[in-house]
Amino acid sequence: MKISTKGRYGLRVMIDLAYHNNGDYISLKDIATRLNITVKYLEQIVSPLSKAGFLNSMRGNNGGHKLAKAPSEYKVGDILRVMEGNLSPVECVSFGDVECPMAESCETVTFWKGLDDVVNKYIDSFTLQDLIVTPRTDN
Amino acid sequence: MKISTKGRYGLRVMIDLAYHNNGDYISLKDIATRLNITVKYLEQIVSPLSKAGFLNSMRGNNGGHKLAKAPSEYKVGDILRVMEGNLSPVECVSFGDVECPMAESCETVTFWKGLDDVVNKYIDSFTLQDLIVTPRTDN
DNA sequence: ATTAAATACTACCAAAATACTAGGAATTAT
DNA sequence: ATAATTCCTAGTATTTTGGTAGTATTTAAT
Repeated sequence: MKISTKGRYGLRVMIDLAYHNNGDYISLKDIATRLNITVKYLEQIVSPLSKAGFLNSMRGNNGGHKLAKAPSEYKVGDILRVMEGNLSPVECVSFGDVECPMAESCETVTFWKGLDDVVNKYIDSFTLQDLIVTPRTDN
Repeated sequence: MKISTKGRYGLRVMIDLAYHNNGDYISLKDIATRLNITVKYLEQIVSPLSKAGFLNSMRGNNGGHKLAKAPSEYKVGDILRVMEGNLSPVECVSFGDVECPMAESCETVTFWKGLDDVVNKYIDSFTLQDLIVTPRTDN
């Protein structure tokens, strides 16, 4: 039941971009310095966020990334699902996948489905904006 | 955010024992047949449950395992926590561990803590009894 | 006592997932 | 041109997961 480092960093990157959300493109180099990870690793974290349309990205000199929408428009759940793939606690709960052949006689599937629901409901109840209103000491 | 097979099987074993909760000791051999896994692997699943005091176990001929309490006395959360170790979505949330050095300035820790809370609240809202009231086709 | 049936313990192992590292191509402003 | 940047793909070391296996120990039945 762990969130991977990709999920955690993905969220932190989005938070960082929300903090520095003036119209400019923010380079991975800057983010990397602030979050203390390498640019190369950051590239991999940013890639799915960019492909999901969450970021506007610009190559070349003075290029970088910026949020495609206002921080309040991003549900944290959307970000985590992009980074983690599927958050369902067990495979048989995943939507769109084939249903577990034992589902009929399986006592636990309803339970797991409910867990999936509370998790998604919780993470969807926060927006990026909610995470940056807290007073901070640095950055 | 996945529950491991150990967690899933652990829960299924407990459900199986709840179904066959006549005073007798149930052998792993029987459970293994019903759940379609090997006795050897079952041993490893049962071990932490037994050590946690959830089962009364008996060695030797006619030995086996049985629930130590009534099914309604087991919170599903207790079982999952024994099997999965710690269910907190990120390390810095774990109780008893050292706190993350960035906790002060970290916007996400409150969010993760909240996620941990809703997960634990949900899984603690079910007892083993709740999972076996569903009508079943087999066993 | 012997034996058969069971759990208990410990070690090992292979495959998959995770967390990175690395190289180079493409793009863009200056 | 050049420097700075993203984009794309591949590789790799480590950790975690999902088991297998061997042996010792315990117990009931004969």
